[in-house]
Amino acid sequence: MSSPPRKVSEPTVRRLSTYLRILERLSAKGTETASSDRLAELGGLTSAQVRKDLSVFGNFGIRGRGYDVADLHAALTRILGLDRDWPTVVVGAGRLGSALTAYPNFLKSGFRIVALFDADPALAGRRLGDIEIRPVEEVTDWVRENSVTLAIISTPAKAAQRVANQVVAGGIRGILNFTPTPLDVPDGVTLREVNLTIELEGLAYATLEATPDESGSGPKGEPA
Amino acid sequence: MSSPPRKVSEPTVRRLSTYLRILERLSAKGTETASSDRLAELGGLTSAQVRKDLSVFGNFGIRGRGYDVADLHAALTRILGLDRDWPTVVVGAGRLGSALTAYPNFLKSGFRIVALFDADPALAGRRLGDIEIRPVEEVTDWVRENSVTLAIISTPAKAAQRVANQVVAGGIRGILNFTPTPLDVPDGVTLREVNLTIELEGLAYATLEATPDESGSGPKGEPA
DNA sequence: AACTGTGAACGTGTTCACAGCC
DNA sequence: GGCTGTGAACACGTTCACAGTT
Repeated sequence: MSSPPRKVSEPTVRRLSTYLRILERLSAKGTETASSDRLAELGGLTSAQVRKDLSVFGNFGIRGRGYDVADLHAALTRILGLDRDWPTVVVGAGRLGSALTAYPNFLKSGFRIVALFDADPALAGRRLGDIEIRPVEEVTDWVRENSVTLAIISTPAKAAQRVANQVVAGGIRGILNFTPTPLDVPDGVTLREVNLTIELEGLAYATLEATPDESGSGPKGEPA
Repeated sequence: MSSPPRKVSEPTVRRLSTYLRILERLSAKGTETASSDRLAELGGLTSAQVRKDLSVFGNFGIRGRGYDVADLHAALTRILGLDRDWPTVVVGAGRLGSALTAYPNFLKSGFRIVALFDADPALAGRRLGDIEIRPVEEVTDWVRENSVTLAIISTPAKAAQRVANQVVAGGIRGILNFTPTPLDVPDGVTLREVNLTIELEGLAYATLEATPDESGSGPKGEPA
């Protein structure tokens, strides 16, 4: 039916998410049609980039007119798989795990966080909204019995690989790893890393570069 | 003194953070020296990549021997600017902002979260560890008076641009934006985006691609 | 006339492969 | 012998520019 191209670059996929968000804003404003120029402007990109990205998946545009906002939104939703159900568990009920479990934008994108696990027995039974915290030992069975497809790992670093093994054993299909530990997973399980420290360190470096080296703000411990 | 190269690619900078973490692990195990091959293995990269990355900043290696773990760690720390003080504020004391404020890995990397702000007056005065939540109206003055260099924005999307303006007015140098709103900041202010929804959507897409399309798990609402 | 879709040109990052040094 | 540092080759993503469609 549809023709999913062999290999789509990661930057392109990320931008598809961006387009989706732009289309939602346009739709909310009642806009029915948008040119690649307009989409590019709203996304901080070039119009050629927009057209290239979209053309990978088919001919969604109308020459002389642009893209139909509703149609394109539907197409991108389907392409990204957001018309499917992605039951997701979070493992690690610390501050970050709790924040991710309750993160409203995940819900808005159609992701369902269905359970939250933690190694601390004292937390078992507590609730976060309508989700109960469960003991991590149960995660393998729970994933299997509830056909969970995605897992978010937000445990301490040293528990990450063990947890990954546990959810993989339960048949998980994808893992979003918020831990600084690089995980090892078998083929067929998709892995994605979000490293908050790298982001902040990268910001520090970029800020350093952008600063025209006014002396007096050098490294710590520099004598006056 | 040092020779900071004109322009370093973002992927390279990200990997420098990775090398730093690897070197810490090696150091903890008492390893004094590591070849580019070993570093590559631990980082899931190629040895050529490691050598290219490092050679951008100087000749840190010893031919026939490898890299001195302690020396390289010190060099990368300086290059990334982690030997400096980066006083950082968090704006938005919801679950995510609270998690970021208390995130232990930031501290480990030398970042100091010095204040937390929120628009909700009911939160003002509450404490998160030893940090007091302050009214967001005070953020501009606070940033200026305390020479804060970095800001993390974790407010609702519609407040993000206003908050960005406020911290910029206080003289902030870099912003890490956890909001899905693309921010507009003046030249000289470094901006970096972390979009958790894009990460999860990207994982869903990749998982979809990795799945050999067993029928029966199609889109929602598909009839049997 | 307006705007898409796309081959070709370009630029940037990665990998190769080896000369040079320890 | 072991391993780095790096030009050259390569792969990949972006931008250009225009032919083609409405």
